[in-house]
Amino acid sequence: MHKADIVTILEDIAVLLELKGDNPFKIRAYLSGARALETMEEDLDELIARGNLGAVQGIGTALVDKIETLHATGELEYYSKLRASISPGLIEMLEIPGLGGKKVKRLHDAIGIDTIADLQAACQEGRVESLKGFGKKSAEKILSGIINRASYAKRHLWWKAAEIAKPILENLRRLPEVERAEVAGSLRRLRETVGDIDFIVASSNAAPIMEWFTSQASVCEVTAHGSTKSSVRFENGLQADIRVVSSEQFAFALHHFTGSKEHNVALRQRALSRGYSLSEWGLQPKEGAAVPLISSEAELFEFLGLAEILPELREGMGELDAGEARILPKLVTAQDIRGVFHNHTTASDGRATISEMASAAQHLGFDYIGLADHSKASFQANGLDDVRVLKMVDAVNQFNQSGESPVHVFAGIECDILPNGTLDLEDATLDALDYTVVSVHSSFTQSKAEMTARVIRAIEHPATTMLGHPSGRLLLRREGYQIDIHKIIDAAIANQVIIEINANPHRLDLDWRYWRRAAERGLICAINPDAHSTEGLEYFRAGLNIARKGWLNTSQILNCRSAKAVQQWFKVRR
DNA sequence: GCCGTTTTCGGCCCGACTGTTTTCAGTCG
Repeated sequence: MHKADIVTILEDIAVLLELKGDNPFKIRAYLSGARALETMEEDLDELIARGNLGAVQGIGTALVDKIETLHATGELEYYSKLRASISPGLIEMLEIPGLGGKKVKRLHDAIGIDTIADLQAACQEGRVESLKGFGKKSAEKILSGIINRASYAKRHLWWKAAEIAKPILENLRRLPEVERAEVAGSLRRLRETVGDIDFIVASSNAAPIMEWFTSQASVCEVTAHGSTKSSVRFENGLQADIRVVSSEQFAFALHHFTGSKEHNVALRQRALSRGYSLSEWGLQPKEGAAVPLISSEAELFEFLGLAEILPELREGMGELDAGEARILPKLVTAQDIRGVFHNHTTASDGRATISEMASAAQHLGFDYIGLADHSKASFQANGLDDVRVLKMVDAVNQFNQSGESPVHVFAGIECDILPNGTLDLEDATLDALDYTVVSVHSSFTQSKAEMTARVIRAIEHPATTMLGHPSGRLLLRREGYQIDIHKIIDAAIANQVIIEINANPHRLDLDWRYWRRAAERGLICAINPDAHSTEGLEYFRAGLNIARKGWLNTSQILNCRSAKAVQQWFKVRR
């Protein structure tokens, strides 16, 4: 068994022990053992062969035994017994906010709750609120958590859906019957979350395509299987539809199923005003005129007197006007990105070293990378105090001077904004850094006025370079904190502070809906992967999607500037 | 379950917040 799978099992054991009400320090030991295993530099095979696994800090005799057993056999009796002793519904219940291991255990032991459905019924019947340690508010909170969870389950992160869709699209295009194939829908529009995946295929022979689509190995349920349209559901609950049309209809079908609804309505009105009826099947002249020959979306837009409107701009937010005036933005592409900011290393809670992060940045074709580990108030993330920050600056300087990498490393920090709006580090410490990202990680329940004042105070600090994840939302998991984003944007512009697009697929914060107007008013954007590992740097692509949806061009994005220009920007406020 | 040790158990990282209590337990980051 590979290291990553063993790490997952150790983490699983910790969750199961939590539900058993086991010693919290034992639970922590499994988690820290998993983390030690994950982040250790030596090769696991070699370490085990040398009998040296126990020398790793955080892995003692019991864990050595379990890890070696898993490594050799892929199985562990302790784990399978533990799993069998706990109903899977209880693990799911941990996903409800406010419920941890102890409360789930008590609900199970006291009133026999085994599943989320049981729990919902018990809350509604008043059996939860009468339980010692719970109360009316607890029951209400659990109930709304369950309801949210159900509504969230209908949507999926763009990143996840894209991962599933990519190989399917590639395989579709390899089928001999397929002339053209694309994804449509919100996935193609690069929305932050998607409800399902739509594939549009051009072919004159649909049957074999339907057959292939519904019999893929990853399909767990076929919900429809027709002659030109089929639907399937994958294991994670995501649904995918496929529609096969003729090649003459393809551009129209692709446009129609890409949406958005608002965009389609506006485009149909425009077609009507020019004497044509537009539908997913084609463009029909109202009276007598010839049927236009159209084989691509670009031709469709051109026929209607518009510049080509790319899918990510089709949100019914003024794109037709801009297309008519030929003032659509030239959107940023991956090739324009020369580096990224706000990434973590092993100094705080990241998994990779300075050198590993720089090397990964080089592989992505970047000229520079900014490292911004947590500050000390983020205790749970092993945040850096002033002394450790200065050590980090030295380490970065040494790395840059060593000539090890052509990638220049900028020394930054993700400094906590304390509840009163002051920063978590001394001014002198911040001055020693190339740049400072300021972020809220605590006291999420402040009022809107307090939170807004708090963040503005941080923006006004002369050391602040950029604001991290301004809303604090976690997509499909948690709403952002209460904050007046418009006032935050005003303050950022007034103080020449950048706002990031946090590119973690769960965040995508600041939201794309704000960017067009904010950037027109002078706000500069930084696309920040918030990577906690070398793989996490790939998230910059999700941030790029948001920048494109926000109508941003290269001049409005710090990442598109040279290392030298970035260095100059960092000095603007200092 | 790990670690360090005055070598064989006792401590293990912290603070805010919430809702339940009436002095604190559980959750979260």
